[in-house]
Amino acid sequence: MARRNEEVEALLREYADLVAITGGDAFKARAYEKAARAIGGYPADVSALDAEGLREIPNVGRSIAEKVAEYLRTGRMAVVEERRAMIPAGVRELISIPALGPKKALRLYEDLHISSVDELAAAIEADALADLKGFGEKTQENIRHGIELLRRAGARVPLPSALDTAEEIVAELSGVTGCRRCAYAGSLRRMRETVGDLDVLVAAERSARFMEALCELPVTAEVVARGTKKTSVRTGKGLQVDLRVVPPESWGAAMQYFTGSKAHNIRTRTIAVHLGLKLSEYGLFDAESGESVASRTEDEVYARLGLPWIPPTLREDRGEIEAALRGELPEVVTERDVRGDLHTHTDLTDGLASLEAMVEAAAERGYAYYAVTDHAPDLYMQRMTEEKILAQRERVRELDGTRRRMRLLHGTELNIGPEGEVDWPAEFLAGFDLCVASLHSHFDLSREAMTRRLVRACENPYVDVIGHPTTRLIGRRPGVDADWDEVFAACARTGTALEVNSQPDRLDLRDEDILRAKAYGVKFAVNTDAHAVPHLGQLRYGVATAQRGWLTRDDVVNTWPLTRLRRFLRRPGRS
DNA sequence: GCCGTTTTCGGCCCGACTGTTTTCAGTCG
Repeated sequence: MARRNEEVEALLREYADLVAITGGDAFKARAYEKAARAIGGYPADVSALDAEGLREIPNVGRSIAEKVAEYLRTGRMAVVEERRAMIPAGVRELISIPALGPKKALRLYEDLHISSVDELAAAIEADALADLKGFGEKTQENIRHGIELLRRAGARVPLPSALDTAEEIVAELSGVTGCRRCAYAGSLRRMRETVGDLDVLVAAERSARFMEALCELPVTAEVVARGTKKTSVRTGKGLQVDLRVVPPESWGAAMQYFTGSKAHNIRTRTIAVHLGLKLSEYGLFDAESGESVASRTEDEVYARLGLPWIPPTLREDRGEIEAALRGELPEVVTERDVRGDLHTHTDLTDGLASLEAMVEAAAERGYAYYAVTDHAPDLYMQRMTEEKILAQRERVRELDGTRRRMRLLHGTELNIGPEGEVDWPAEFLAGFDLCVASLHSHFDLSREAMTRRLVRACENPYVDVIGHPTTRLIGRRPGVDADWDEVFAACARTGTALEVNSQPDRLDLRDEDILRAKAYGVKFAVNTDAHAVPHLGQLRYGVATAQRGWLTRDDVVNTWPLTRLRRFLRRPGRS
């Protein structure tokens, strides 16, 4: 369920954007952004705090605390509403276009009265920007491309936001009298990286109460269609929700049918036909007699088709049917299998929480080990020094084993330079228990140069894991261009793991790339890259992505016992 | 607007890159 922290975070971010667009003090906008981040990353629920309690949160001072308290009390924040009245909502939408910031957005609005992405696209099409200062040919082309990127992801919703909405709806409908079962299905159950609409299923004898309940939920903004078997609504954020109510005896067949994917369903239905059966959302039936042969559980339906139950994350018709028929379905990694996180930050660099707070929260998750990997100095903005990281190492050693006997690894997140070089010399790197190395700049090298760069990083004996390997941001930035087959081969050859980064806007590597890399014998690390305590919980997205890439425990180094992991993190010159 | 082991004022992650405004503004990480 969504905490109010996320609501407040979104509101403060909106205010920060509006301040930036209306040309307010840039530092003020930054202050609101920092406060938004801090509240989103704050472990406790803000709705339990008053203004004084709110001020305990770093980067929340008197003014912001009062505004947040006002919002929590009244559901409104006056200053936000004032700014909203000055600037149409569509203008803020403009700055979500990569390459377009607040200054250009305001110019477009003031000079050409453009106040939506659609209007901007039309204006570029009509060559209406030609005389606008600061909008040369290249800039226009960049904006055009940015709009394309935005639209490609546009209609789909990020996984966490879809999951929050779905869980809220399932919780509400589960409480309605007569509810026998309630769950979400569709691409959300398959944990695709973005979700187009929500499919919610209810098993009950009568449907009317559920249809009514859905239409009256607080998240429902608009009723699209309302019937006895199916009702569709749209949420305030524009996400369509389809509710299906089925008889309890059809539950398994309905879950199977509505989970999909379409391609997977076509395969299962074809198998049914060959067996003289017919598969629908109501059950598996004998084609001639029409008699039901299976429908109560998914297990039962798959079994009658001669298949084991297939995890939803595998149902994409990427070979899972064939593997299942051969009895070779992988036993995919689960969140419970993960023994530790190998990529996390603290407030020594750009994290929000102290080392102690992160370690405490990790221990509470029941981890056997946990790595602290703050940024290295080549990411200038983090102001890292040898002294600072050595002091941190000392503290890590002190804390090692003191929280639920969780073992601590001291690491760093290195920057892979344009030539594949990293921040520190070998003798200094040798002091770390592990090194993650990631791209943070120079994303537009040629394919050859990018490949060489990544391969060199793999060949560095101190680099154990390549962090967020493609550096894509879902819907905002494509991954870097490289010959990935060559990179995967290098990872396998050098024993360098690839990260499956769990941040929901990264999910990097993504499922298809994982499948390809796995074929080379590459090992993986499913990490959160947490910058705050609540981020540790984002592991579920990384694990789901790993599942979608068919990874087993053996493929994922941070499911291994510490002794095996330490052998993998070989330190040259140390036995 | 926030913050303080130099500071209650005067800083604020700071440098790279890009395109275009021929000396710099805007965007990004």
